Parts: sequence; structure tokens; C-alpha cells
Amino acid sequence: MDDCKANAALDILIGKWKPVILYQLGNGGTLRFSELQRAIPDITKKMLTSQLRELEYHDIVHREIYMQIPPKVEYSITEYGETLFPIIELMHNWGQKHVHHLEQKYRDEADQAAAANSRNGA
Amino acid sequence: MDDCKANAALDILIGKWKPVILYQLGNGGTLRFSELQRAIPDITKKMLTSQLRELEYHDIVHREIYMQIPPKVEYSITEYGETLFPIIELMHNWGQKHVHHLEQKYRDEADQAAAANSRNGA
DNA sequence: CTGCATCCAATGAGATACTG
DNA sequence: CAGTATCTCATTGGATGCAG
Repeated sequence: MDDCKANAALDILIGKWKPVILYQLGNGGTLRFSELQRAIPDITKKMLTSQLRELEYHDIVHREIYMQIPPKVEYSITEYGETLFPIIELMHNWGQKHVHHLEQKYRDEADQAAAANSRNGA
Repeated sequence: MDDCKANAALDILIGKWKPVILYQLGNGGTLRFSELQRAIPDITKKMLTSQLRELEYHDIVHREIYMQIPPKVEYSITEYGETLFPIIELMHNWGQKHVHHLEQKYRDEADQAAAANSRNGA
């Protein structure tokens, strides 16, 4: 058979901001919408909303709405969502080594945006 | 520190066909361009080429060119590329469970909604 | 404060035809 | 056989403004 089930996991992580959001929530515990926005300065409201909705759909994050004025909404990782973290950590560690590996291989070449981005983030 | 290094790993797997290609190569060992194409019927030559090039750039697959007529090119996983497989397998297993998890979640919710409806005399 | 609607730019992906 | 070139369409991401 094919390995397309890996795509199921991939789908959840794909999206420019999903890993960062997951990191923030896995770290800060429960965060409000505005706190997330402050923690990830470059994200727009639209993106934050849509990415959160997708994660919510997949039962990775929980959305708690407080019916009050002004509105207050809190996001947190679900218990189920925690099971995703070992994978993220594995990817994180591998990715870290990989950056070195590529650097070594292409020492003199200016490399592409993808690798450059992850370096700039550090 | 942030988790953006996970993106480095993610970048490699992202792309509609990368996981399938990796699966085929991790499985069939060394394959020619045309063999890959036959193994993945829906892929176009363009996509196959571009995805392979990206994987090659990241040193995940090796491209062996035989200078002859007709041309012959063989692709295989590099030793380094092998180190990526534990991650893929983890994602695969998780993804498999996740499909069930989602099915159950949304089936249960549908059931509850149905039950609620009949209670309301709808 | 949280989030939706709209409009727009950039990228990804597919179809088809051509080449050494 | 193993690609490249070009064109088109779909999806994603981003900026801005409005609304409850």
C-alpha cells in the first residue's frame, strides 16, 4: 500500500504558522487570541484565525469561549494534541542537524529561502 | 528558542508527491525515472522532476546519470536520507490513528446532535 | 477583543507540446 | 528515455476594513 497516511500528519503541520502556534501553546499553556498575536508578531488576524480553526477541526487545539463583553477566547492544546508533540520534537531535532548537513554540503553556495529562513529564525 | 527548525524537516516533506516518492524509493531501492512514473500513475513528468530535484537538493535522494542512448537515470535514497525515515514512519503511524480519532469524534458529535434533535421534538 | 468579508499577490500544481 | 518550456488554473497567504 502507499504511505499516504503520513500525509494525514503532514496536513496538520502544513501551513506557514501551524508549527509556531503549536509551539506557543505547547509552551505557554493557555493563551488568548490577542496573546497569540503578540507572541507571533508577523501573523495577521486572518491567518491566526484560519490556522487555529484548522487545528481545532483536527482536535489538536481547544477553543474556549467566554460569553462576555469584551469577548474573550482562550486556546490550548488538547490532550490528544499532545500526542503530536513527539513528532514535532523529532522533526525539530532532525531539522537542526539537517541545517548543518546542508551548510556543509553547500558551504560556498548561497542557498535557498527555505533553509535561509530557518536560520534567520534562530 | 523557537521551534522553527521543525520547518526544515517539514519543508522536505511538503509537496504533494514527496512522501509517495520517498515511499517508493525506500521500498524499491533504486528506480529509474520511468519506473517511478509507472509506480505513481497520476504524477506528471514535470512534477516528478521538480520534486525529485528538491529532494536531491536536500541530499535525500541521489541521482545517477548514465551517459548513453537512450538516456538512463536512476534515483535512490542517500544514506543521509535514510535518517529521515524514522520521522516518516512516526508520522505514518500517528496519521493512521488520527484518521480513526477524527472519524470517531465527528461520528459521536453527529450522534449527539441527532439525539438532541429528537429530544427537542424536532 | 475577537473574528469575518473582501480583494489581491504569490506560489503550487496540472496539461500539453517540444527536445537531445 | 528523461527531461524542459509554456500556459493556465487552483490554492494559499496577506492587507485592509467592518461588525458583534
